[in-house]
Amino acid sequence: MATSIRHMLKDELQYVVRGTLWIECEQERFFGPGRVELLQRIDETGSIRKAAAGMGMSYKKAWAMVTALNRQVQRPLVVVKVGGEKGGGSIITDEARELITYHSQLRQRFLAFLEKEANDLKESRDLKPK
Amino acid sequence: MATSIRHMLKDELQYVVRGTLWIECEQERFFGPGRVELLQRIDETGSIRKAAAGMGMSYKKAWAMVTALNRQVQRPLVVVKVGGEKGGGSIITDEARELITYHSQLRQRFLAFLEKEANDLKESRDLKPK
DNA sequence: CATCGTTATATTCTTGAGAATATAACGCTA
DNA sequence: TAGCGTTATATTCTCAAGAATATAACGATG
Repeated sequence: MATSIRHMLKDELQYVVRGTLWIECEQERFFGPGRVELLQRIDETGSIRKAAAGMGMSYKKAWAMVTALNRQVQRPLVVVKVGGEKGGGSIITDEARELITYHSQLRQRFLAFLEKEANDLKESRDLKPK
Repeated sequence: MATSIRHMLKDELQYVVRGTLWIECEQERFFGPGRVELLQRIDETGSIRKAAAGMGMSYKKAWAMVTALNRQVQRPLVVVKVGGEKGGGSIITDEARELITYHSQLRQRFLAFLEKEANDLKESRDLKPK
């Protein structure tokens, strides 16, 4: 039988189980919430610069993310065009879209996990033994 | 049917799903891996100072953690003694021990979740739809 | 060939978190 | 009452991550 800690918490305060989740590639960050948002914004705006600005991120950091992402997979997730019409721009590939979908589903499962834990905590139910 | 992203990953690299998890109280950190270790070390050494030093943490930060912890629950988790024999010292309460146990079990469940996700990723199995 | 807005990269500037330091209070012991 | 090692707290110092800034390359377009 698992431990309940409900009795030591303050009734007037709210406790919640939180967490974050990402995919690592060779000990370094590969894909997490920040990169999802960046890819989505590149998709919407067609520009790394606009995407970065839109989420209050420096261009430098966004660029570093893009190069890291492309380095960590077989085929590029972001295709970049320097110069030309409108000065250039960037688009995301179908594989980037797949990755976003995958992450969204993973996140769903994780949120369900967190929600269950927070609920068990609040309800002071006993959890099944490990 | 869930999305598989295995085909876009590099065969020679290793990908793994990672994450971290904590309990929040009123939008601020309440309990996570760092505080577990601090409590355990206080338990072992009988001293906040020694506990902090042992984990390469400044006394100031450790002290902040202790006061925050005690503020966030009904009854103190760390009982502090100023002056006296050996200058004083600190012990953790039974409730602190319960909290550590609870967190350890929570962590077990989380690790199982991560392991399953990493495995599904690697094996390229299709995951059950949300 | 000048213009444009982007990508690409280097360099300087800020700032805030945490380390380091300093100092006092405390209470038992001898 | 002097000494000890701890708790308790304030202040200064350090440093690195990221912001800000600057500048050049790029390539289509008119």
